[in-house]
Amino acid sequence: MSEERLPTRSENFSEWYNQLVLRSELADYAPVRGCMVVRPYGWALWENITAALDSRFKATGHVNAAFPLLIPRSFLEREKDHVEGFSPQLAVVTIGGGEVLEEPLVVRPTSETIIGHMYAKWIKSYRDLPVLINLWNSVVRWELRTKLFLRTAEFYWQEGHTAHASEAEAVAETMQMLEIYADFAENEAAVPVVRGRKSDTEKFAGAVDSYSIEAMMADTRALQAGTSHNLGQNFARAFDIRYLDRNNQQQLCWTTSWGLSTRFIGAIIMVHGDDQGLILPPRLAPHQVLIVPIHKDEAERALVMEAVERMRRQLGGFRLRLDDREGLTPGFKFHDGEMRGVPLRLEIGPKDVAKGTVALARRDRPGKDGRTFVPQDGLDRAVADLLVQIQHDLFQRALTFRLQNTHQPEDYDAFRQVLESGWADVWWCGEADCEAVIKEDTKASSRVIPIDQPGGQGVCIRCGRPARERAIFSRSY
RNA sequence: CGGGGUGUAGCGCAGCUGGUAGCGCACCGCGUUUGGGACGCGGGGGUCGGCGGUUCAAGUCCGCCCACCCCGACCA
Repeated sequence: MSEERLPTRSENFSEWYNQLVLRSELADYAPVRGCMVVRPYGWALWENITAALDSRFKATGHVNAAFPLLIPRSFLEREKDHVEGFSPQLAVVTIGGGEVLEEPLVVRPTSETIIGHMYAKWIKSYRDLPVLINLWNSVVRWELRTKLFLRTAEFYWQEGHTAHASEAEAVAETMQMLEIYADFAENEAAVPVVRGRKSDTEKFAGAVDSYSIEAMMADTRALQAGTSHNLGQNFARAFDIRYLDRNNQQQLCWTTSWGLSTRFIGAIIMVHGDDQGLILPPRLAPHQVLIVPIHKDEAERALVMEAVERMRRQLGGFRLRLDDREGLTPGFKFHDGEMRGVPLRLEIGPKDVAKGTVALARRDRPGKDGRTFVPQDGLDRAVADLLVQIQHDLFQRALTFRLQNTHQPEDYDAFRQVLESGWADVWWCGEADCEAVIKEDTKASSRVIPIDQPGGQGVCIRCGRPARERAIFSRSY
């Protein structure tokens, strides 16, 4: 490492983020513009994310499948808004096997169109519905400005695609998946989110309604951390996805799609991390406990390592990492573990062996008050309790931060002031022209119209027109 | 695409008025170390972003090109 310290978050949040991703070995820049290599540590985190999501998808009746990377370009053109939204960011394959292709193929930016094509083929009867398929894959969007995890030209995600017999079922599915994302974010990643609907300008290209979970990063900017779309009959119409109902009548399907990507790793970094490095939530951390043995000579080493082996057996139910690299001081290993965000550090040296204790240090509480000496007997219990406590405290800290930085300005001047460094929760008319002016004035956009509304009505923060809903405005990633 | 910046060892940089490339970290070897980023000694590693020009001689001067980064427009 060329420098020992990261830039602090207050010095330069963006640079703190970039260096942290590289130095914690989550990811690295690939030799292709805008692309990243997810390194083993980053992928281990992603695997824990995918496992947590996948089990929730399966529990609600979804199954996984695989669809092609390449999609005929004409497919994208079938849905008007979809093609408008995605055309500018497409990568297109025009040559295959040395021959110019009859029809160019796009590298999927998302799979609604090819899904629509296949669903039209598979769905004939109301008995075939619902179709509940999820894909784990990567997609390509030729982004103009990229940033590791947050916006890369290729990113990994899951995309769920469902078809239903009724609008009500499709809406219920859309909301169910939004809630699954929110539950995942809050209970697995300890990232508090606001569930809500996107404004017309912010919604998915081709959707009737888009919903998202929105999280506040430590610089108060917002990040869309997962989305669920009610596609209505737009794609069913474009791809002719029909079924015969009980009365032998042709009906158009109602479809949904929903996705959560490696961007979420960016959220975990920017919500929980501190100036020492990452802080990973225990439920998702690749390593939950970092064991650092401390010893001077061979005799001590033998003594300590014997105790370490006992600790490892006792802690068999946790994801452990033993840092027994030679030639590195404990201090170096402590910093290294902090950079990587391991939630709990277990130090064990000759003094501990003599006393039958170990030192446990909480990553989320640097310094003395996060470090305790606990007996080796019953250590598994102590570790389990601490990990639960850390998970809980990370969520609470993030929630408190979001609440402290969310304001309810009463007039437009105050609104603009708030948007310098926080979220604004305001009455809003919902009109696109109004949103455009706000964006021009403040660089902020509507992030989400929360599902949780206070009721009643007010006047739009900018234009004074009647407003039936409150919306969150913020600068965003 | 517009504005700004940077390209010299894996990373961070120095290299002046041109004379044939160096420092710190990282890496390798040996030894001493190890409870908050250890130290000594020895070592390996470079078509100086590319192409062309000026010159006896170019990392250095000139021209063109390319790439990347930051700020906007696009976005999970």
